Amino acid sequence: MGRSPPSSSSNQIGLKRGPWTHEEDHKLVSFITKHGYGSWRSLPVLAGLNRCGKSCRLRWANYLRPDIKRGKFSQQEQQVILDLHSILGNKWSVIASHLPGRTDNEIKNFWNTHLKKRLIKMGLDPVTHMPAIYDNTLSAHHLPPPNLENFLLFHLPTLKQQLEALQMATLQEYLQLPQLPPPPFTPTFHLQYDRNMSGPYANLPDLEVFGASDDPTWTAVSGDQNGASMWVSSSSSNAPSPLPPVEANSESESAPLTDELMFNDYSLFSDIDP
DNA sequence: AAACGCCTCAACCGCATCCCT
DNA sequence: TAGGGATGCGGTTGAGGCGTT
Repeated sequence: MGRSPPSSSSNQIGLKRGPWTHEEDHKLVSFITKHGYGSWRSLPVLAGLNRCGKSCRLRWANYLRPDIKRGKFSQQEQQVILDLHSILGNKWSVIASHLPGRTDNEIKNFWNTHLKKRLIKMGLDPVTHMPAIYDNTLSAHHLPPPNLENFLLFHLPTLKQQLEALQMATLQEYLQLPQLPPPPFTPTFHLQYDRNMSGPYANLPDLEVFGASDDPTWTAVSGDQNGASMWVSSSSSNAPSPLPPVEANSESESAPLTDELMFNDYSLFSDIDP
């Protein structure tokens, strides 16, 4: 796999490009294991590799690093990517920092080949994560949504606006309270359905933000005038608990109308996956 | 079995940012 | 503060895999 070495005169003369061989991999791993990596520029010469430092860094970072987790992305990892992408956009390195063992390149590829297509199939704009088939004015010609999926498509813009307002409020609160550590990453919001609602559309504007948790890595940090609070991770590491204390949906079960509904819980749409 | 087309993902490019002098 | 080199990041490419006809 990979690409062939293009015949470019802009490349450093004589340096090999294209797919790495086992021998090259072995040289790179051996060298870094013994000496670490200080200067990528000088590393290839010291390691006996006929590659540029940039190529060595990429090979190490995206493939050879021992802590790289390979294999399929779990449902939880996919949810984290979707959540963070809805807030951060294409900040792959930031997203990768919240998925231990995953590289930015891997996440970017997974997004482009799977998640982006899934959003489009769901009728969501992969850039804004907003419904692409409804306008935001909810004008009169729109019929009531016939099911939960369509409800979510219908109401996501409003929900997202409310959550973004809460997000800003929280960040401002952090700025005003220097005794609190800064949030290790942009807060992710979870919503909870009213368990007593009688039908899929009853009390929908009253979706409430989560209340209490036993998980110490997540903290309710703020409330709005309606008493709603939200979770942010209180972990100071770069690998925070990826989800607030909500039972993640298992990969096997599709979860229509669960009591606990995560914002942008795209797993609800697993039935329309390719 | 062969041909074709689509999909995946490792690796590249170019620009942005960081860091040192 | 400016300049230049090193490193990081996001977008793009294209060989090889795989499914379909």
